[in-house]
Amino acid sequence: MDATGVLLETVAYRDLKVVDIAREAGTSPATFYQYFPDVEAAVLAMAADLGEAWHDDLSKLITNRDWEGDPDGSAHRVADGMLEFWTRHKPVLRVLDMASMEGDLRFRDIRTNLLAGATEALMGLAAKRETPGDPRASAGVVVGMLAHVANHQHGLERWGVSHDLLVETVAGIIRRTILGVV
Amino acid sequence: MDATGVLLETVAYRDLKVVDIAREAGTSPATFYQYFPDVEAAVLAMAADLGEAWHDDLSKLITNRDWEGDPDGSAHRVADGMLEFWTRHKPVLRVLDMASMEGDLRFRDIRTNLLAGATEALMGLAAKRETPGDPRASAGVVVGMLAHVANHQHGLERWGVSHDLLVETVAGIIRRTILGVV
DNA sequence: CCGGTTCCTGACGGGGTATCAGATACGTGT
DNA sequence: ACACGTATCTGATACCCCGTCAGGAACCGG
Repeated sequence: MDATGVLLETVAYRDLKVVDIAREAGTSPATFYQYFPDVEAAVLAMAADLGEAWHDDLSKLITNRDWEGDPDGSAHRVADGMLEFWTRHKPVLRVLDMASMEGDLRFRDIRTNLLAGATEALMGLAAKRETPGDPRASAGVVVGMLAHVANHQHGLERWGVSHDLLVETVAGIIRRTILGVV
Repeated sequence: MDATGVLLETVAYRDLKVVDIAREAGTSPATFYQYFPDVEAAVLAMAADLGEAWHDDLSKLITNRDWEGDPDGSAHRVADGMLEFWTRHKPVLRVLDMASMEGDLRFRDIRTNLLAGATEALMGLAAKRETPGDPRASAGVVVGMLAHVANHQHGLERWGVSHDLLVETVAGIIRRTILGVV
C-alpha cells in the first residue's frame, strides 16, 4: 500500500500496473496478489484506511470552531483545513473521486463515509442558524465544492487564482451558504 | 470516436481497451492505430471536438439572460443548463475532469478552454455588479462547483438530495457569489 | 483494364495479468 | 541442536492486450 501511494504521486491511475507496485515495494507481482486481487483493491484498502483515520478529525475541523463569535475566521479555517487535508492525501483522494464519479459503489460508500462527518456538521450548523435553503443539499454541495477546488487547485492557480485568494473565496461561499452571513 | 463514446458510458476509463473499441466499431485494433496513437488520444480528440462545439453555447447560456430583471430565474437556468450539458456529455467530460485532476496539460487546456467562455461571462457579471470578492476566483470556483455537482449528481441523489433541490441550491450559490443578491 | 492511392488487417514480438506449485523463512516444542 | 508446522514468498506459465509492419482489398481517375 505504501508503494502504491508513492507511485500514485507521479503515475496516472490508468497507468498504475501491478508490476510497478511490486517493483517499488521490492517484491514480485505474485506477492502482490497474495494481498490484493488487483490494483483497484489496493487503492480501495488505502481509501478505507484514510476514511477510518480521518472521519472524526474532519468532523472536528468544523465543530471545534467558535461560529458565533468569529464566523469569518471559522469559515476561513475550515476552507484552509479541508484544502490542506486534500493536498496531503491527494493521490488516494483523487482516485476516490474518480471512481466515485464513474459510479463504483465501493469507492462511493467510502467517500460518502469519509465526508459524512464534515457534511453532517455543516448540515447541523445550517439548520441551527436557520439559513435559507435545504441544509442537507447546502452542506453536500459545499463539501463537494471543497473537494473539487482541492482537486483542481493547480489548474485554478495556473489560471491566475492564487492559493490564498482561493481559500478566501471558498470561505466566503461557506459563510453565505451555511451561515447566511454576507 | 463514436465507439469510444459508447463504451465510456458503461466501462471505467481505466478498463477501456483498444481491442474493445475496435470490436465495438466493427474493425480491428490495427485500424484504430491508424487514427490514434492510443486510447487517451481518441478521448482527447472527442474532448477537443466537444470544446470546439460548445464553447460559445456555454457562454451564451450565461449572457443570454435578463440578469437585471430576473436574477433568480437566470441563476436557476444557468444551473439547470450546465447540469444538463454535463449529463448529456458525461462520458467525455468525466475523463476530461479526471485527466485534468491528474495534471495532464493537454486535457487541462481543453477543459480550461471549454469552460473559459462561461467563466469569463460570470466574471464579467460579477465585476459589473461590483460583487464583493475577486471576480476571477469567484467565477472559477462557481464553474468548478457546477462541474463537480454534475459529476457527483448520482451520489448526491443517493444521499438524499433530489435533482430539483440540487439545482435550486446551486442557483442560490451562483446568485449570492456572482450577483451578490441574498 | 490499369496504375495509383487510400484504407484495412493478419501476424507477431514485447510486456502485463493472474495463477499455482514449490521454495524459503520462521516460530515452537522436544 | 533438531524436527515440524505454519506463514510467506517467488519462478514458471498460460493468457491477454499493446503497438507495428508488410501485404492485401477497395476505390478511382484515366
